[in-house]
Amino acid sequence: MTTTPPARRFDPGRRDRIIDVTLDVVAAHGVAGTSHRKIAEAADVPLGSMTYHFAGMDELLTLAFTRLADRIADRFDARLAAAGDAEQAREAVVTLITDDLLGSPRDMVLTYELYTLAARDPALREVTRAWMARSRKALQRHFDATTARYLDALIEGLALHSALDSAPMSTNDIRAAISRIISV
Amino acid sequence: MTTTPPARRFDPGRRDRIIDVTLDVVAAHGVAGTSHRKIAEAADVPLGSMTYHFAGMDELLTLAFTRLADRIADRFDARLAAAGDAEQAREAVVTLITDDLLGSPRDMVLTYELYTLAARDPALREVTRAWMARSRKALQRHFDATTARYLDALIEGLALHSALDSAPMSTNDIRAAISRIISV
Amino acid sequence: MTTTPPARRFDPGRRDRIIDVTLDVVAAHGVAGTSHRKIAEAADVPLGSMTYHFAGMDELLTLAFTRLADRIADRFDARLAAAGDAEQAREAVVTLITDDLLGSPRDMVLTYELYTLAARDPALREVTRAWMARSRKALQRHFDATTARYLDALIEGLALHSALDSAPMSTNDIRAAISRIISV
Amino acid sequence: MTTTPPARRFDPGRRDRIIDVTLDVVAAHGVAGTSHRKIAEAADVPLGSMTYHFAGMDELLTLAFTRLADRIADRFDARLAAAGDAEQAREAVVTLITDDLLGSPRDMVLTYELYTLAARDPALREVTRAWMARSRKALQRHFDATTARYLDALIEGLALHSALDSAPMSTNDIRAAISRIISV
DNA sequence: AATGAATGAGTATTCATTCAT
DNA sequence: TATGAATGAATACTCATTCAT
Repeated sequence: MTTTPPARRFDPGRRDRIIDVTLDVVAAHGVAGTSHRKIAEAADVPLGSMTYHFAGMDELLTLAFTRLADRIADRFDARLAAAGDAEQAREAVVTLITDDLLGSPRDMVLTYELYTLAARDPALREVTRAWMARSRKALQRHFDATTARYLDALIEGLALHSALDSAPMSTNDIRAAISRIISV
Repeated sequence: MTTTPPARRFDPGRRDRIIDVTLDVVAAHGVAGTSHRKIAEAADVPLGSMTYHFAGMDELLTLAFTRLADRIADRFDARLAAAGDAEQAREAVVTLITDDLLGSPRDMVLTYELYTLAARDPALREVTRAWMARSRKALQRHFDATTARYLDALIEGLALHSALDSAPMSTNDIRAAISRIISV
Repeated sequence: MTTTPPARRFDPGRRDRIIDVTLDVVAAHGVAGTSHRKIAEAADVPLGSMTYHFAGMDELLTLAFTRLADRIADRFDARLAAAGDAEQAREAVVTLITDDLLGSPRDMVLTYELYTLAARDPALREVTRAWMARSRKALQRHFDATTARYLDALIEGLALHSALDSAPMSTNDIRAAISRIISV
Repeated sequence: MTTTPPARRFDPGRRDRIIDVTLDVVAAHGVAGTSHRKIAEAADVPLGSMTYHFAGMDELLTLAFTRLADRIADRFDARLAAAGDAEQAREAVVTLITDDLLGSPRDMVLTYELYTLAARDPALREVTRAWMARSRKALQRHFDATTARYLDALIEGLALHSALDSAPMSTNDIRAAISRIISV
């Protein structure tokens, strides 16, 4: 029998770590299966620490999904910022779907969890709204506002159908679909 | 002393009713907030009846979401079957998005709940897969297979972005986006 | 190591027992210190049984205090019913205070717990109201309505001051105070 | 990044303020619902300050209720000191009940919370004992010791029954009841 | 001298499932 | 065949108190 190590710990960044770990737990068990207990265990933090740092599960989920949205939007932005012309932009979008979105089942799952919450909770709908606004703004580096909006929707649909259908669409199909939307 | 009213023993269609009511409960509380108790109460059925009729929550959800997908796919199919030519078909798709999908927040919410489950559970991914196959087949009454697939994805994206963004897209925008995808 | 006895028990009257035991726990720890856990343990009942039988602590306390009030009112009633004339009635009241009220510290404590709750919660104020109505009705067997009301208040005050003051009033003092109120 | 406003370090009278605020919290939530956290928040004081200034909740409650009793007794005293003769004293007592006691539901609630604690805790019973001694002493300005004691009990009973019964007694009834007790 | 962060024990309540009837 | 009562595990959350700073 070993004695429990002295529980009191100097642990800066704990709050931050909890937020990150929350996404791991949601990715693994879904929002439906997420609990303070599971998060606390995964973050190696006492259970009481959870409600000390966060008002409740809602606040925690909002913080966590905000972080998810920011991270994905950053990458989205970076890809498009790196594109030099319209054709490179189109390729950036293709890569974005095939590599970034479809390439990370974890983010995919988390994204749908977020959408499900957002469909019900205005606080989380604000997260999706801000995210979509950033996406469109990034697309407007290369496309007009209308096209950006259509394209943003198409990207969403292509990713979703590739994820939940039997087989993902081919890169060529994705490129072709996108070409149809962005060609005047 | 009043006695409890005799629980109804003769209750044909109980199983069916439970399945329907399950969607109501999920719509109201989310999968995360759905429980045997809530469903039993909403269906006016004894709690013990739940595990008597269904192996568990998973089975029940699968049955319920299958029913949801069938119902929405039926409507989708009917709209496109009624279209006489390509232009009518395009309008059918527009109406489908603006009226059927965006017009029913309940179905919207349920759909995303389903997607979230499907992203994790193969049994439910089979439900979304079959649904998408039906959609594409319906679209193929009027469009070639490739276009049907692109269009199906676009429909999804347009509905989702209209639902989770700040404001829904205008009917004209939806029509314009669709036109881009279906025009050769 | 002995194994836990098979938990499932045939236990009719369990609901009743819980209500009774609740008063014991309140008497011992105060409403402030009363919890489902303590009651469950005292009643030898699993914790889950508490919220199975009662909607919440409020319902349980209301049931328990209703029972307390009924029991004390019964005794009150019996004492006065047994009195043959006005003088016997006066003596009955004296005995009631010295023996019944002051003689049972447990009931005294419980009574004040009830008053404290009733001062805040209308549901429990209804309990005190009904109790007081019964007391006055019992007194009206021997005294006019006005006297009954004054006397009822005096009884309360004498009991309370005897309980919370340094020393209880003497029986003679109690008799003398009562005599002043009931003498025309 | 906004920084938390600097907690006020210079805060004379903090201890005093905490004691006063404690009564507010007890009035609002009952002793059962009172916690260091709620008091600290209401007093705008860091939580750690609570156990720094006071040994525990018991000490804090004793201090707070002592203050309550003193305040009510002061008013009681003042009313009777202002009365010039026996008749004015009687009227003072009537006013005391109708205006001071029944006129302040907050004090009423707090008084019963105190009684409930006093019924169990000797430290708080000393508070009620001293309070009652002061009341009787004030009454003895105008009435003999025996009458003062009876009258004190009657006042208590009249206030309590007016508060917890369906309707408060009329001023005339209160005056009549008092007259019976003080008339030789 | 004072406090913000921390924690383990405790709170009410909900739950899926079991099983005697 | 069907169910109401039951229960232990789990849930989110609150709490008084401790203590490094």
